[in-house]
Amino acid sequence: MQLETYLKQGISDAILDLYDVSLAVEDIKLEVTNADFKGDFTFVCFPIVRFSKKKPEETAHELGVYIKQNIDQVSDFNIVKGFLNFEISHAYWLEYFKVYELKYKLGNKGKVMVEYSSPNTNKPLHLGHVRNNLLGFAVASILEASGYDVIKSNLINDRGIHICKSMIAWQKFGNGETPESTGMKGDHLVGKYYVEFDKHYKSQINQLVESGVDKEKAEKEAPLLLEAQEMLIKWENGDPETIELWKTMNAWVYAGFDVTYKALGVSFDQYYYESQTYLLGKDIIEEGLKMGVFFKKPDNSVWIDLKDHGLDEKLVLRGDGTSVYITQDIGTAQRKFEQFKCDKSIYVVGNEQDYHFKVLFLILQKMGRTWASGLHHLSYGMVDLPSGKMKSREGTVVDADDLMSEMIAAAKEKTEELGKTDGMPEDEKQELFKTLGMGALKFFILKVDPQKRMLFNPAESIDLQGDTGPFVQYTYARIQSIFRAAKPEDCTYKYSDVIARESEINLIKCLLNFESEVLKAANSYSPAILISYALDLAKAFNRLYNDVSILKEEDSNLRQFRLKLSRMTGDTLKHVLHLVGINCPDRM
RNA sequence: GGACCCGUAGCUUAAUUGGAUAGAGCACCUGACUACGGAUCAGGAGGUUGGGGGUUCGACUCCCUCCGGGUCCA
Repeated sequence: MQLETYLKQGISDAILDLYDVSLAVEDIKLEVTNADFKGDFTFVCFPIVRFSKKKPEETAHELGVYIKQNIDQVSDFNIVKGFLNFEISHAYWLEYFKVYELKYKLGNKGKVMVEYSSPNTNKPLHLGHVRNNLLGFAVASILEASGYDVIKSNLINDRGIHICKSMIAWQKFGNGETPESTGMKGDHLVGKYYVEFDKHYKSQINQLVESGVDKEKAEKEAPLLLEAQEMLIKWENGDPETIELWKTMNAWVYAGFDVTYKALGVSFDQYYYESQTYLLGKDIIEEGLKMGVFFKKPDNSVWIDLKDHGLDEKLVLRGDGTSVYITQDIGTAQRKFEQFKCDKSIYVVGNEQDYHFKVLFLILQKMGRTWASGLHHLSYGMVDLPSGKMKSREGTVVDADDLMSEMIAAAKEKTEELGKTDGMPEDEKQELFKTLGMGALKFFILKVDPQKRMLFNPAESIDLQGDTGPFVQYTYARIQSIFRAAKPEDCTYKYSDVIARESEINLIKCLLNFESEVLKAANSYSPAILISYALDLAKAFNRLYNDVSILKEEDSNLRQFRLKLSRMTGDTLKHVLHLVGINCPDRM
């Protein structure tokens, strides 16, 4: 905000005038005053007492007097220990608010790719994917609002041993089942055969162990596993029958994923498939060998030595010339850059891959790829359940589709219990339950700092009171209901000077924070910051709503003013929630 | 063996990136004009920020060490 720069300039001038020390405006740190204290901005005086050679309080006082004299917007100041708090005049906030408009895109910052979701095609999406998808989509929207052109991409892991396992199990035990014949979602059907594989595989191991084979050997030599491995080789050799089956089953999965993605409200601009990228990167390894970035071991395998960076030696190509994960990631990164020339590229991937990405980015930097400095791993924590970690083998995985329908059902129950939707058309009701259920789910997951491991308690996530999505949605709906009742002539939003109450000034300040909150969220890739902002804003409005009457206010000038406050709040809430993927109902 | 992440009220979590008296929500108590929508608002109680040490005007935040939870690397 402009005002902060004025203040910093003023402080810089004051220090020069009073103590004959020249400090650049950028070196002046100004903070937002803690809510418990009076004031709007705080300058911490401890660091400059070495210039003033006076006590902190005395220094603060001298600065305060100087600033109050020289900057009109500062109406007063107070000092607590070495903290100098500036109070900004109501007139300033009111003037600013008069001309303020909500901006949906802040500047023009270049191009960024956000890769997220990145599922395997052998099973349906679960709670962990939900966090990934919600994060990725929200971060993409936030970056866009902050001024970037955004390309959302999805790298689908559509090949490899895992899908072969589902394929072989379906072939042997599937009896020709299809999504159509069973009425199952395609991804669930394929997932069923992945589980089926595991079941038979385990029983084969047990049989082998009983017949005297040791466990490790049994795990490697169970016939079913060998068959899956054989199938992978056939796939790599382009065996038509295998490719046909692979295509069919993947198509089932994609149809299923589409439904889930749509329900989650996420989308993509660019898909990458591992079947098309898994051979990339080998030429870059060759290039790196020539550059001396990599070295060969006697078995012909290629490595990079990262001990200088506190890491270890890392394999980048196997002795037989086949790729490892990082090989294709190097190649894919190169391809992405050539294709889009993005200034930044964000990978939304769980924190179990921190090491992998550290190595990947280092390699690309050492390879002289200048664009590597724009790569960023948005690392997020695992999602735990009250019962502990999700484990597919123990059947404790929370399925994404199930989760969503449970949330929607809970929203329905609560809404009907409150009886506010009586008389609403059925299709509108269904839409509302979705909006509320998904709002609760998204809010619950996104309010946690991405980096942190989070606990997903279904019972709590369904809670619709307190710091929740429906709380903010409710605030929005309430505002809409004001406008349904308002007279049109009151909604020109023109008013002359008003004397505002504390609750009104607070709401204005909160509204004016919008841009800096979006930028903060964008810079830290954290939707949680906007969630927290949405809560602050909703609370500020609810406080005002309780404090004054809007439509029943007799002074039409004040009425206009408050209606503008309401309009701005509604628009801002809707937009902020939109940026984290949450919709707002007009009534609920 | 080596490296990384996390630990804040009973539970779920914030803290402007080193600033003030560590904020909220749930749950638990108390209260709100017949209400422009009570899915709201006002208040109460709840903390040695895992333990210990260090760095400085000042530490939840940075450094060391231990404990506990998790992850990665041939």
